Amino acid sequence: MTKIRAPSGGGTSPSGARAEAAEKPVERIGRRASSLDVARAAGVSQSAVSRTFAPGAAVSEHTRAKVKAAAEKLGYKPNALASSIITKRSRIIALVVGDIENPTYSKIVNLFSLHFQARGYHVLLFSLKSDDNADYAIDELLKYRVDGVLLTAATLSEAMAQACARLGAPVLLYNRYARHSGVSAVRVDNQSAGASVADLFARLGFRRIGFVAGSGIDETSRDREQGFVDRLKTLGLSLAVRAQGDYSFASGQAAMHALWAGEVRPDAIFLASDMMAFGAISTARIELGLSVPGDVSIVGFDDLPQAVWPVFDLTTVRQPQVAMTDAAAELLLAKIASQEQRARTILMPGDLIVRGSTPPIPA
Amino acid sequence: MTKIRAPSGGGTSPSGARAEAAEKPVERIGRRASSLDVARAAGVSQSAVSRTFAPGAAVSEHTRAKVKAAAEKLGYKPNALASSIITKRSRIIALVVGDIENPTYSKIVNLFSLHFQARGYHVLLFSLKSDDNADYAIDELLKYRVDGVLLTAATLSEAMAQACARLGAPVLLYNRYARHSGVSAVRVDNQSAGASVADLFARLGFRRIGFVAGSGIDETSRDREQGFVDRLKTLGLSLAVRAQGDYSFASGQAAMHALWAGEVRPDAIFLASDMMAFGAISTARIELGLSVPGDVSIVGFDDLPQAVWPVFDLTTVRQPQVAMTDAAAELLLAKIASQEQRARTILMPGDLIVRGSTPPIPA
DNA sequence: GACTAAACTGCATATGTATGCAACGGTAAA
DNA sequence: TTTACCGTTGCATACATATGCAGTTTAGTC
Repeated sequence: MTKIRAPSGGGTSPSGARAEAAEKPVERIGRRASSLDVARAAGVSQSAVSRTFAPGAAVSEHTRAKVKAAAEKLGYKPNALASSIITKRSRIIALVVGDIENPTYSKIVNLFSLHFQARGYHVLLFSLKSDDNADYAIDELLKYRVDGVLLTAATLSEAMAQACARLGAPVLLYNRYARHSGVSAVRVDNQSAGASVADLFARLGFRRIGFVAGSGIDETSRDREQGFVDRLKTLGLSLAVRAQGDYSFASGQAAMHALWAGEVRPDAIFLASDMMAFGAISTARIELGLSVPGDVSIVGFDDLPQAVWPVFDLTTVRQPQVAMTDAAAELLLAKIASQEQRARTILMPGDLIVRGSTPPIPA
Repeated sequence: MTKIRAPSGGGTSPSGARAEAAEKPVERIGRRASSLDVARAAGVSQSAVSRTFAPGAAVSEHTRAKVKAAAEKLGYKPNALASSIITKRSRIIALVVGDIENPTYSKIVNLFSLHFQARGYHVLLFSLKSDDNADYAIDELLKYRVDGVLLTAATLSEAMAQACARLGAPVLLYNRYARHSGVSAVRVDNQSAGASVADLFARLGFRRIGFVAGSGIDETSRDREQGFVDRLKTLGLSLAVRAQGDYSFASGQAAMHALWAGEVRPDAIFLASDMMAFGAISTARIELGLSVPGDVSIVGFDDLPQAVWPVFDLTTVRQPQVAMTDAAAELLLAKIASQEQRARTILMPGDLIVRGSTPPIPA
């Protein structure tokens, strides 16, 4: 790989960045207008202003119009922070994300964000570095009096789960296991999904079956494997080879190399993530010169957008993201509304999407 | 594509979701402890509590210890919302994102989020549906008294730019053009980057050169094209063919088909995004049976993680994301700290990353 | 026109925290 | 011992809004 620095215009300022001409400054208001300012301007009480902007409050059309006009002129927007103090509702949801660069999670962030916005809530984002645990974020978000907490791809310590429950912030785990009291969860049914891949392999007549785990520790990969292996056993089959990855493309490449170098070369491999499956297909075709699915069949998990790319055309298990995020958001909002504290776990079924990285299913 | 529903355990609840057993409820505190509660418990004044949690305030070690102990016992966390009202600093940054599912932007979101967290700020996320403009989000975020606004991949109306400036919320545009007064911007130098691709093509001796635009309207694609075409002209070359895409994989596929079906078949194509370049390579290799770079060279823009995948091995222009987001975040924080209203635009140079989708550079 | 009910309005107070100010105590200097 | 000073502390108030309550206006009915 060669790296060439692109020519950059002037290059006088530090780090090669170039600053363009400044523009004329804009006059600034000394202080943001308050409801009292608007009240005075409109010749009404502060209460009237408050009620004008509170949905469903008792104000006449006449005063409402006066208030709106004055507010418009002063550039007044209700202060959501001040209002939150009194109502004890911030309409803020904390979204704690482990690895937003993972396409699966960035999609989730988007879906949650849109869903909550549509319901009048806003998302306060907490990104964790991969090796962090969530405790610091939890501590921080509690200061902002968030109405609810969505944890995805992060581990929650028992202490913090208790803290949230005690302090009244409902917590929902997304695709994580709720091991703590008072914490609900929504996740895909990894075991059943794993089993459905076993069914597919059986139907296609594979005998030397491989699995590549995504992580040695998390339950997600473990459940996919367990559902897969258990169903294989039920069908009179067994796992011939196994490798350990870390959900990444590179680890999929490495796993493919390792499995192909082993004594038993698999005729079908189930990998715990699409990313790893992409790596495996890439290595199989380009580096090992194999045909997929001619020499080896590949199945992934997630159904990332890239799965439909002709270079992969990957058979995979689709997580019903929209349904799952909708269910999670609504469950959280329901807990917020009802102060319901009972913990629930909702399992959503995955869909097996059969594409060209496995042979056609015999009729 | 066949779609098979995975078997899902019981399936008694609606939509096939399964709910697991409920757990024991956790006892809830009636009310979150306030600084006054802590003060009473510690036998000090409310001021002392406030000062204990304010960095750099005058409190003796003795009272600080008493307060900390009481706070711990009551589960007290300072209310950041209440504090924001007084200090007029919410320590919240609004991040307005157009399309977070686009990997470029999800990376940006992560980088901003981490950067601001490290500086004691938090990110309030506003996702826009692709066809929205940012006005609704701006209106909403002003209610939360955010300290600053980061707009990425969204258009800002003149009215809202004025509103933000008047109301004192510094606005920064990321990879967008600041056409409004009082609004700063950080973006990659698209023109110079386009020129560097022209340089590369000239050095490699290409004669039938193509360009695929990402959008008919936005300046990003237009600048890349202009810098590219202008430099070609300087080098005695010219654009032979051109197609119009929309930054997506599918539009890259379509563009490749269109260009190859045309009268002049290009020997090198520069596409305004990696996504389109992936589509073009995919179509060239798999559908048209071409060799890349043997029959046609492909260059993209962004340097997405997938660019290094062996199936693509894409020559592309890297946006210095980390440097750009760092610069943007610091510029915004500086504006917040100084109340500086002068608008600046910072251009960052892109790096041409030469990989295997173009032939080796002759020595 | 009188009466009743409903709709509306403003007053007063509450929310949880920051901070200027004055008071207090102790130490060091004179 | 007096004075000055600094480090602490608490009081009182401010921040911007929501809301119960009582008073006032309006509409509705006879």
